[in-house]
Amino acid sequence: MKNKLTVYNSKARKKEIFEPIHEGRVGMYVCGPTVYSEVHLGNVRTFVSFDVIYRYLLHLGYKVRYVRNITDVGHLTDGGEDKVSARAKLEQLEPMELVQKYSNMFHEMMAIFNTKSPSVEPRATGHLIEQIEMVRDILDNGFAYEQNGSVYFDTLKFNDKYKSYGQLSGRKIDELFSETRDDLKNQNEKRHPSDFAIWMKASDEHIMKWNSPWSVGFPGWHLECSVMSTKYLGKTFDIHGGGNDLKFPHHENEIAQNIGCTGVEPAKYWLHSNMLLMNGKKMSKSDGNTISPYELFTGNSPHVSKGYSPMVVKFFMLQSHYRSTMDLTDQALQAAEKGYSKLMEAAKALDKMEHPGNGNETENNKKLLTTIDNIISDMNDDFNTPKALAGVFELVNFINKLKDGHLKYSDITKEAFDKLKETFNQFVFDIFGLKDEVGGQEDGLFDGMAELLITIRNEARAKKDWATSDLIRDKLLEIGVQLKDGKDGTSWSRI
RNA sequence: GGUCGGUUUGCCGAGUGGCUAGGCGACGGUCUGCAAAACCGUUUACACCAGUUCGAAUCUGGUACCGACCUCCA
Repeated sequence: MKNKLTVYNSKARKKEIFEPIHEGRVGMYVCGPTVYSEVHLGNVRTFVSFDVIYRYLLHLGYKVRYVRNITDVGHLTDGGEDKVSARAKLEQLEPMELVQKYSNMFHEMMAIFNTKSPSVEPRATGHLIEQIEMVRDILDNGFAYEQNGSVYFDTLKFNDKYKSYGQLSGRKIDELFSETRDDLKNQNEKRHPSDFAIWMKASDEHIMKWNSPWSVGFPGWHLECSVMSTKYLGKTFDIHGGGNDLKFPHHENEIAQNIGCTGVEPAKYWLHSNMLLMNGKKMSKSDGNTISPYELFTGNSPHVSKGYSPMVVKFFMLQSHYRSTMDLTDQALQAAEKGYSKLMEAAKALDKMEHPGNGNETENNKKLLTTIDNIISDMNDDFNTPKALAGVFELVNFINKLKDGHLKYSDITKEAFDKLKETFNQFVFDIFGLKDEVGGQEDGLFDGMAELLITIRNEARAKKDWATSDLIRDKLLEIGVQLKDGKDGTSWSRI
């Protein structure tokens, strides 16, 4: 009887009943990508996870404002150079040209995975004024200090007052950075090793820099999220999401900045998605253990035996819970491909099915209704897509049985059948955001020719001309069209 | 070293103090000209060692192994 949505709040470390701050409305902020290079598959998993969460909240009837930023300044390399300008130099582009290029590619990838656009997609460089204002507010409140043109957040002072620094990530300030990395830039300017820069003075060769009351410089890399979430969602909002590798230091510092500025906790619920692994290790650009989405689509990678379509990859991701790690293997992708295709076949069949009316309330009818209820409670239980998907496959079983005549329409009521149809389509297409990749490409010409070939083959079969019949079947299969001989004649589908 | 999480059947992955997760694969069957598809049936596991309990894969303690974070990361 889990009719209420519960979410796992990373901050509380437990599941909590979801109650939005303002009834009927949800504010959600998710940390977006740093657009200094091509988006990789791990990022995709995170954004697909939050897309499903976004879609489900919409499905529940909430008016959702979903903010996902684009980071185009402030992320530094180990050498202290901005990632964007470092890459821009390599590609011989202006930094903002590079940002545009990879933002476009990111948006294309999000579209390929059929994710909904966020309501607002702010960029860090578009919010320099607000960032400078927040630095000033934090300074005014006494939780930051200036040192040679840079401004640092005073974690000790903050912790003295609020006792909460490190709470999200379970860290204690005294134990932090006992072994300070001495290669870090300007480490000596800080009063405490756990202090972090909210404004950094730029060196002469640093390209991306702006004027501020303290120096010509650039914002610290945690600041943008604090600023943009506050600007578009208010001082406190409902959900803050991101990959769990951002918990520390990014989200921890974000919380500190927000409280240091406004005095209140920014987010009511913190949701963290887990990592996508490959070969049992975190998929990561920096150590080469990675596969790009395009490599996965084309199969042009030593990690896969063939290419997999975006929806197969998305289906694969939905088979695990967003808070669990997921190991990408070729074998698992092959299994996902079969499962996805089974799902889409059922969707097509269901589309053509109509209940004639006058069904009875049998045991099967009861079982069907229970299955539908369970799918809903599974999604309400912290967006448990794998479990909900398992329930959807039980619906597939009902659909196929009805199609095959193993289950009679008279054994289920029209109401239950309509509910089956509605639930199936809502979950598969609206909530999971899957789509039939090949279905949309058909045109009348292709359709007509396929039907013609089926007619010719059936005539050959009637004459027991198995050679012609099998030739048509096998050649069609070679070009990716599978014929299916069923009770009601032959149908076909692309594979 | 510190913090956190994990170890589930042939593979991927949910879940839970007693009741079939699901997908894929495999095997048998129905259907079929033969296949494929679909359907039916079989395949039933929880790292290890203790403890709590009528009952533990689930709770507790310990051990082993794996992973993430600890100022680049979704």
